[in-house]
Amino acid sequence: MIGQDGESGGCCPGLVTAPLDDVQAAELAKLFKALGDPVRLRLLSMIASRSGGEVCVCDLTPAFDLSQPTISHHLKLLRQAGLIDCERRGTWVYYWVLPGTLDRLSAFLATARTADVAAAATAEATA
Amino acid sequence: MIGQDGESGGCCPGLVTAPLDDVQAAELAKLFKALGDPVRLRLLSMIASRSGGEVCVCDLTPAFDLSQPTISHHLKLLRQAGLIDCERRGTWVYYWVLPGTLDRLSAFLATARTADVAAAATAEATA
DNA sequence: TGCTTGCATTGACGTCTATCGATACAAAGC
DNA sequence: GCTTTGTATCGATAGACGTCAATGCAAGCA
Repeated sequence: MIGQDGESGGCCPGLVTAPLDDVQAAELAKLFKALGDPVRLRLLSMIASRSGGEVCVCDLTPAFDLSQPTISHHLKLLRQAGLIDCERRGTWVYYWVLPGTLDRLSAFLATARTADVAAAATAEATA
Repeated sequence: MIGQDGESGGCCPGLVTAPLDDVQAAELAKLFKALGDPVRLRLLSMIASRSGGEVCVCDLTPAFDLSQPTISHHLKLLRQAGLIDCERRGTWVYYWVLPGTLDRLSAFLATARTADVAAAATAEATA
């Protein structure tokens, strides 16, 4: 099963569950650092909220008051973090979100674990 | 109702729901930046996973190969981000987690919204 | 009062990072 | 082939950030 607590290579005990070791902390910090820039957050949300799931770079760049190399740089960082991926199709390059990484982070931050939320809802519904 | 989508002052549409505007992106980026350091992540997890919910600084500092001012600096950043808070009691200072901020971030990152997860569980249970 | 301990603040230093202009590369059209 | 357009990479620079030693401050104790 994937995403279970405790295995070393995978991720992660959950913030509230247990103290992180150095390796887990370093790995997670990379991801959060990638999210720790307003330009990258806007890029990510523009990609993630796109119906169809894909966005051409040519649709992203003009939305910012920044140079094209700067946008390309931020996209590269998001991609290296495993948050998005891309593919070239002819002249254009398309980006899309990798939801697995986002959901891992989301589950890590939740102080009431996602499983508990679902369990609570289930209990409430069946009561 | 708090935490609902769409209001400007509050937070946030959800990454997948709609593109962020500049203000929302800047606000969220501050939070993620605070999480984007392995030392701060370890500090936060040490505080969050503590049974009783509180930790004395004197229990945090020796866990790191860093100077006491450095730890104090990181705790200050976490506090300024609204992730933790602290109180002095006599000689010692105690820190605890503010779960609201963490849960906001968790909900923001979830590609399948938390409400949907609960709704799905409810539907499944009542079916 | 003076001493000691726990924690925060200050100031300085090296490193990382966001940004840009210039350039390189890839694909399409001429 | 050459030119044009879209995107990535390179090199440089200003500012942000993590770290430390030194210092300051608050609280307890002799």
